[in-house]
Amino acid sequence: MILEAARDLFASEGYEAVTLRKVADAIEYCPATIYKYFRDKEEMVRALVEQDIGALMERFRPSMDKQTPLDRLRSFGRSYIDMGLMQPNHYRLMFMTPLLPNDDPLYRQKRADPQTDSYGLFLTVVQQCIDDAVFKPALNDAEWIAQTLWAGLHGVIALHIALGKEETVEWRPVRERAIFMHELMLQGMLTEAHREDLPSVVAGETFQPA
Amino acid sequence: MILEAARDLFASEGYEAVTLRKVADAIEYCPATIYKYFRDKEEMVRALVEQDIGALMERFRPSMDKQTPLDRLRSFGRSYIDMGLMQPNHYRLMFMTPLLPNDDPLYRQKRADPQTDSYGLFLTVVQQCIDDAVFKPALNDAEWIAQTLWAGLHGVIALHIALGKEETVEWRPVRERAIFMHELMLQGMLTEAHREDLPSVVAGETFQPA
DNA sequence: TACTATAGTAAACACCGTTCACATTGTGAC
DNA sequence: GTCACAATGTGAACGGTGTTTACTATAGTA
Repeated sequence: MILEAARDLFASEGYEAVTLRKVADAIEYCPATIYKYFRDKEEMVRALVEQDIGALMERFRPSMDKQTPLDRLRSFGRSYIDMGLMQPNHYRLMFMTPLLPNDDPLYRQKRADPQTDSYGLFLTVVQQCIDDAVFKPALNDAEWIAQTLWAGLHGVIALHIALGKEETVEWRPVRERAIFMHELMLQGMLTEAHREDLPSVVAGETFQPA
Repeated sequence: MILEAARDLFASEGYEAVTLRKVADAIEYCPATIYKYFRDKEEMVRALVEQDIGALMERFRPSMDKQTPLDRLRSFGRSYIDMGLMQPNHYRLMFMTPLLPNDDPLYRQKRADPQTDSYGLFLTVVQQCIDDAVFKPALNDAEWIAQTLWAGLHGVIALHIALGKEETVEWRPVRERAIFMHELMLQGMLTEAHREDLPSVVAGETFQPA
């Protein structure tokens, strides 16, 4: 109930609105009660973040049905972009807010399992691509590739969330830029053979601004 | 004095340490005095951010001395990476924290001038590259290119600041990843002719983890 | 029935951003 | 010189925050 109320507050009223007293009010409990379940506010927020990261699995799972590893990789990227742009409050909480690392061993075990951890799942997709020889042979470290692809998409989304309202920059459409970034990175990583599959995006034909 | 004290607090004690009372204590004034100079705390922080963004110019200016536009672009990237990794607290404040846009016309004018705005300067370097026919011909929008390059580097740095201590991910060295990202994006954007200039980084020979 | 762990509470504490009425100081006009 | 006035700084307070402590009521178990 606590986490449910906190999640609603995050989604509806934004980042700063999540206050222990408001959460307590929402579930009609006393603020002090929350301390029976969490050591402090940060631990509560972290529990919420972990739940939400776990929930990402449902969003990514359909990508696994695609035929080729490369298709799965692309589908993963699109899902990630959609998630970030459609739920900016959750995104900010999950990926833009430094939190102390969780030392709960049960949590670590969960994160280590590709069946329950979305990053782990992404990592296996990348490994499938490596095994399928879609990447240049020198690129044989799944962590390296996964972290790079993740960072690229994160950069577009996070910059948009943090500075997208800064009017001194003539921002181009964010979704198009995110997809462009994805294809741009893939182009540099794929072998000649698989580069043929690239849509015209990277050539710059598709996403020219007006 | 106020901004100076606030900047010191950010740098030394981190993000949450910046409190009006601590700033007031540091300059031996009463908290209420700050309100004679800033409408509220957010306006104070925004003024600090703007000062710091302005100060970035000094860091980037040496890059303009490089001979070719492409060299300037590369040098810009390296400086940006160094800045982000060496001053994570400032970086977080400047580029990872959503602030209300500033409607001060004097500020806007300053941001519009490439001589005083670092993004504007970056934009002119990108435009120089376009004029030099370094990029694929279809990539002819400086804003599009600049925002993409910025986002790529930002992604590596921001993800590292926010989740770098998350031990469930086997992070690869962040500086190497940032440089890899930079070269990866360039490789996808440059013409065949200029791609020869690419260091071996992108091929994956240099940055293989142990 | 007695004991104990659990779930929840009321009240307080220190700190936060913010406001307001009030001193103090310096400046320019007459 | 002095009067008016704006600028600068202060002390005390207000409501809100995370957090702690002492306390009550309840449920389950020996």
